[in-house]
Amino acid sequence: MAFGRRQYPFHLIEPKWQQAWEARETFRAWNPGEAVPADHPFAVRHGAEVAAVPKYYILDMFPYPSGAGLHVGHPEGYTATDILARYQRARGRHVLHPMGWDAFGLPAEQYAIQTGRHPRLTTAKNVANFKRQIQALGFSYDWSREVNTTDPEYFKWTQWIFLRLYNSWFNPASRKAEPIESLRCPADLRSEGERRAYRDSRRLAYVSEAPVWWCEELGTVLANEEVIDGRSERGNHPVVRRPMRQWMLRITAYADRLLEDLETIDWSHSLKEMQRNWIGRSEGAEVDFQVAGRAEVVRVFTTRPDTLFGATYMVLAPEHRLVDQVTVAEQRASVQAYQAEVAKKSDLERTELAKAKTGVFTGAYAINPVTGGQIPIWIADYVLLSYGTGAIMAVPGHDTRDFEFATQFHLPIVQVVQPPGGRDWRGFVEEGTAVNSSRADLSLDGLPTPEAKRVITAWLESRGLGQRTIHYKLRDWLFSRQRYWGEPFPIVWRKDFSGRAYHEALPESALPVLPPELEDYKPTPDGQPPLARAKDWLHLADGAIRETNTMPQWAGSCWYYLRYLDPKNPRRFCDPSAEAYWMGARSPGVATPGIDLYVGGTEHAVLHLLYARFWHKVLFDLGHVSTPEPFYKLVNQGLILGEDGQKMSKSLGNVVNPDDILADYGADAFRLYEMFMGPLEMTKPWNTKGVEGVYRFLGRVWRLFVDEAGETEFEQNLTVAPDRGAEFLAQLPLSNAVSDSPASPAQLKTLHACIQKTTEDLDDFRFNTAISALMVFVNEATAWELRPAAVLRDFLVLLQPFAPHLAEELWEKLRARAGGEPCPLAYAPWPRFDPALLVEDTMEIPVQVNGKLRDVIRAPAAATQTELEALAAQAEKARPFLAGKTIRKVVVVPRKLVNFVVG
RNA sequence: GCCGGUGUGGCGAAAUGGCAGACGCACAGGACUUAAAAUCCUGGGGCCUUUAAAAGCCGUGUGGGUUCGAGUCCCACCACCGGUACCA
Repeated sequence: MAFGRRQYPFHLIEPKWQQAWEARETFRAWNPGEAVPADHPFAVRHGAEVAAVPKYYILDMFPYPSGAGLHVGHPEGYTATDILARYQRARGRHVLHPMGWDAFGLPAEQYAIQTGRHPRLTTAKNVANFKRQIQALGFSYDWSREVNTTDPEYFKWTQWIFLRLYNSWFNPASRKAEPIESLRCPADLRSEGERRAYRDSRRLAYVSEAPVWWCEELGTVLANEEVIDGRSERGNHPVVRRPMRQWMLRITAYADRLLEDLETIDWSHSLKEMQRNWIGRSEGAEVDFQVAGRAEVVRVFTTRPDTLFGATYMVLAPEHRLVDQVTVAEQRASVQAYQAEVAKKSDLERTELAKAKTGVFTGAYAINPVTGGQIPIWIADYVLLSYGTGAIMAVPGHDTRDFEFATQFHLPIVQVVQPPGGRDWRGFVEEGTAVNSSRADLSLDGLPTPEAKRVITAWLESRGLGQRTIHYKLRDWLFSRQRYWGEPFPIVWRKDFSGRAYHEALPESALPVLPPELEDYKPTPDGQPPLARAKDWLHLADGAIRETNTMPQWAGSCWYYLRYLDPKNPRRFCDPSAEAYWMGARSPGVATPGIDLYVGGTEHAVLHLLYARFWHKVLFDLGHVSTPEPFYKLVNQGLILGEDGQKMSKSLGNVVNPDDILADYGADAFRLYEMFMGPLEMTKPWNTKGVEGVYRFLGRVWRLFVDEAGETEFEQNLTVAPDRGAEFLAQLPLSNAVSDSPASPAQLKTLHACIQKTTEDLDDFRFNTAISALMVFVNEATAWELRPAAVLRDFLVLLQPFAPHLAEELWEKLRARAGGEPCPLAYAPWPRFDPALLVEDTMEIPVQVNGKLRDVIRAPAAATQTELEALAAQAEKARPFLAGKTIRKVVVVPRKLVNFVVG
């Protein structure tokens, strides 16, 4: 070991209690209707009526069990939730605190391609390692509810939920998902094929041809988030865009509800803002511009229809379908050259900012529908085909990009908005007052921007020239991957009599659809996903062919928090009564529905957290869950940096391995340190010296109860065999200082100040200051010659959430001394603090002169303003500053301070 | 650029508008020890005067403001971190 003797025998205490908790199922949570054994501590405290106890569902983001093992960042959030789980248990709540594995994913599959080792085996090995590491930290998880997304009994229900999406459509009238049977096909669709195509085009899960990132080297497509600067995150290989037939989920139908319901949930401002930005709702109008002298009409989207009078030119995305039609002969060559140039650019180059704008004139003109003037039509790559209509009306007077472009190509710039306060109108993009915006039948002049928008939109609508429109940045969710290690789709393909392929859902009885066993996990030579290699699996007896794509890793994490509620149910994804109890619809004394607290990193801000909200809303619409949102309160833990203040990474060699810390200091010290570092949500650097500090604190707690037994015994505790640990611990005597004498007023004050501070801090998730309150208690109690057992007992209840192993061990010793049956500390009620004990007879009152501290006086707590002022005027050190001065004013705040204002 | 967050000792940090730096690390001195480790006790924001005690002045990123009183509230900036970006 890197240092001397152990502070206390944590190496014996921690395994002892971890084994005891597991053997006794101490942290098992019970569903309503389940029979709780009468001797289980839950039944001892609450009785057998589970449904009568208020629930507390506290959830961690379950980890992907990577081969690298646990990182110190994982236990940060897990420790915070465990402390709160234990705290709420002590407060009398029925706590659900589960853990599981998000185990589908690319690393195991890549490893399989290289070694031929089945991903299932790699995954099982990694899960076992993660579980060992997590269990060594003494978290109060109910392991009987463990889930694993790669378990067929689990992904059977992932596939089942996919079928719910597949078999539903979004009814814009009710703003809800409804069964596809309720969708009425238009009467003019005669053939069954037409009706099927109509239904398929409305499903929440549908097929489309979309460009995706394809990595030749890895032989697979990658999600956007797996591509960094045009290369694969794993292996740094080049990737290309390539259109492929894909399954999509219609998340855009829920854009408004996903946005609106953010108001109903308690998440950080910044996280909500990230989701808002990702959804990117913008309100505006679509306006039609007639191409001069031609039949074509160009439709644009604008958020500022009020500036229509200032539209002096128009820009199409280079790929816009009308470009070829409108371009005049003499401009054709330069337009095509520009298109070719843009096509060569990577997405990265094209979005590179701070570059001069480029573009080419098509030679065509459009007619501004309000001014009647002809405006030139340009193409430029600053207009994106993928947003809005792929075309804009350019208002260079009041749009930064249009202004830059117009300046560069000498296009006219006119003013149509008057800024407030005499600011320069050129490039003014905010709201103001409309000017120069009138014609015979329409006047916007003098109207504030919002009003002008309404008037012009109504005018356009009345003439059929445009309409109010809302656009979103959010795109439908690309839901298929060409991989092996993921959930197969419960879908088959058939051909109709005309030879056209169509898809069809497998019946529920066919679930789970298992992936086939393969020798080779690579895609087929002709680019088909690896599942296509399994010819037997691929073809059904009736001639149907299975879908060979698999679901993305996000699928399993979209609903795992629901499976925890009823993880072994073979008939349903979750029993409705369990769902109603734990999600709060039918739980007593619970104000918030849903999950009471969800803790995890920010990296999932717009992926997992958006996807899961979407699935939950679909399940809600279809009547499978009782709340519209899953995660009512969410906290992001901050990043833990290396000791050098840099992000931990293998290449920097600053990664801290939890196993090493546990071996040297034990789990309690590790937990305590992770919480003592600073506020949970803050980014903060690791410092192993800091672990030693909290470790010393735990040693002081130990010595509060157990005398230093001399060298011999401590030598022994280094060498005692682990299987004799409990025996060794049992014979260590309690200190003689632990007494039955009644607590003195000062001792009670110390205890109750600690109760008050830890309680208030835990209610607000301020773990670091709660721990410092525990330290203050121990610092004071160390000086006590007699330590009343009743005071120490309450202290252990406060310590238990943070350092459960040590607290349980000392609790057992105290109980044994009192001759009582040892009951687990984990279920001991949280102490109530008595404000009466904290009342002071006299208080220290600062005396200020002109706001500067000059003295501190001792005054009765009940002193009146007049009395305080009189006492303060006599304060020795303050008097010199008052001598010979006129006192203009005296500020007296009873119990706080006295301030003399002198001239 | 836009959005969000954060700036306090050598370090991690703490402070309902009311004694800035609780608690911890590191450091220094002392006790115990043959010695060390561990433990226990004591001291640590800076400047300045003094043998010392004590006092005084300055101090929460910068500049203003409100207030009897500002780390905390308001205005304008600066730096760093995270997210996002030609989204019309």
